[in-house]
Amino acid sequence: MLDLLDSLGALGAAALREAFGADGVPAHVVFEPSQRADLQCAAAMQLARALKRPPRDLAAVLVTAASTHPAVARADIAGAGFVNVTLHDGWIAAHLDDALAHRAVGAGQTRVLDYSSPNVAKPMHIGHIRSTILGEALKRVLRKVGYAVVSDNHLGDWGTQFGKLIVAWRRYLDEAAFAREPVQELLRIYVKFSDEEKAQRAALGAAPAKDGDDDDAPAAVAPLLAEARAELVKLQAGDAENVALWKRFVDVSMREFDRMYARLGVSFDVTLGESFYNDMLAPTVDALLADGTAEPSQGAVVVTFTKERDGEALPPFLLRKADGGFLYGSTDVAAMRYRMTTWSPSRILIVTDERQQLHFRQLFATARRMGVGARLEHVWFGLMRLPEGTFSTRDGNVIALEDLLDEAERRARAVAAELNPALAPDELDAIARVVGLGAVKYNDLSKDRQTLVTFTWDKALSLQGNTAPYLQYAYARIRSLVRKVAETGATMGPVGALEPTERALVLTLLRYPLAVQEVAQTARPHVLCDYLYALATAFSSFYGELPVKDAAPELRAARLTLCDRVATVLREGLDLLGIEVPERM
RNA sequence: GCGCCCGUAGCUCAAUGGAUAGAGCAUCGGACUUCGGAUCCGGUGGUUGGGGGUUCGACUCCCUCCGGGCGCGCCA
Repeated sequence: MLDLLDSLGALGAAALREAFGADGVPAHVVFEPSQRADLQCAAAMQLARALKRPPRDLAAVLVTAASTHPAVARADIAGAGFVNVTLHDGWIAAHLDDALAHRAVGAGQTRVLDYSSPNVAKPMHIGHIRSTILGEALKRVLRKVGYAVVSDNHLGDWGTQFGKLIVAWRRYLDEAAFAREPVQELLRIYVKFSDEEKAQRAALGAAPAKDGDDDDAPAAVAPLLAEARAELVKLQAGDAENVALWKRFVDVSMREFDRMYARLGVSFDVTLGESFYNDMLAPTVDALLADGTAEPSQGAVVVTFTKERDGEALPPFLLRKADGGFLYGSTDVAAMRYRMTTWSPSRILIVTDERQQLHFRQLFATARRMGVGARLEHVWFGLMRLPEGTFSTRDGNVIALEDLLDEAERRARAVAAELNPALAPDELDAIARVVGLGAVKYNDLSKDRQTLVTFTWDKALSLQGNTAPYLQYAYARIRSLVRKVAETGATMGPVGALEPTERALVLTLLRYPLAVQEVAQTARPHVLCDYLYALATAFSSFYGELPVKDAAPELRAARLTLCDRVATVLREGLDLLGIEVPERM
């Protein structure tokens, strides 16, 4: 299908050039699948002005050109100048295997993909699932089209919160609780610290939070906060006791993360957290100061941006605090340098929520000033919130990722047990896991990533309609059918004449590589979800209308082939999204 | 104050310059005594937040207003 679209595009463009001269005619015109015809081309209207001819004159040339292609049964002009192409059934049937022929557009290129990136000492909650699931799907899709992908979990394992955590550990730790649920206990003492510090600040008469006025009165710092800053300085200077504590925090957190990643089926090539770049911060900022990219400002170091030099005017980018401390801006600049020198990627993609858009515009503008040639892309997604508002770990109104997955499996198990009472308990468990997890992932992936999501249990765990279970069900039915037909000894055979629902199904199959390629180009996995749903729908219509097992031998063989291809695409497509399929459900 | 994002059927979402704006849920009606009914076929439901502009053509691009989310040098 990809090749066909290319040849028709080239044919059409060549014909236009020959008829009307080369000026204003691109190398390819666009033919694409359409609801009104097998393929459609709107180039006649687009080029009419440049060529100073009525659109229908151009369309007539395109019709003639397209008609010369052996795949084309008919081409017509419609409407203002659309060209509608009908393909030969024979061509469609003969190209069934194109459905799995992906184009290696990424061959020879490397991409760095930064996703998940949870913070140490905090449990993973439902807000983390988008970056994790989205990034994992992108990794798989990019690899499918030939890119070498370095997936990197840029852990939040360094920074000011560790000063606070160390103080909290010494003051508030409940060792028994830590032994039971380490990360929960770290969260508890961190929240406790924040509350105590807030109380101290209030007692000092300082305005709670919300700065903005220029009172640089360090006298108002709460004693607890001062203590935390001191511990942070010790940690960053390599104090043995603090470093040991920090390592412990990271260890217990990683154990939790790894457990969640295993459950989600997510993996990383490298896990280079913020701490990994610690030694590179000072040299990086010094280098930027030396070459004039960064400049001193009020005792701190910043990068400033002007419209003339950087293409857009942005607020200053803070790299080093007046007290000499570094921030995540400096970490990200160091990570940028490291990634460029280590992997030489053609593109770096960073998957985080929308709130960091400004930060990454600043970072990327800084990187361009540093001479980074790779294309830099912030793959941002909309915030997840609860009906009552944005959730925050500190306020405790979060839903743990683990609870979400448990509930998903519980609901999937209940449905499976009810609809298929013959299932053995262990198979029921396996189905609950695959279907429940699939529903959760698909729910996130099937919406445009930039959509703001308001979390509700029923929406997140829906098993009806455009959901993973619908696709999994289509797959399981095919597998069941194949098992049943195998008992009769019938085998697959060539596809010949096509009934309308079969024809629609094959055309849908052939669009699969297009969908995969679009996801790779735009980093929007919901395009693949939409495609797979369309495929499952086309299959269900076909399956409801035409017999397979009891069809005449040649028809049965052909339809078995069709079913087999649908199953393969469903399995592979879902796998690209990080979703498994059950053999029965 | 400056900036980014969003507003599509009752609800949740597609359509990123192409034809008559499509799905799911909900709702109403139908499907050979079922190759798995977690399914299929059909109906109802739209001034795409309002207004203006660009274009042969606008949900899509531009301006403006309204409503919502988020961000804006010493957190990440």
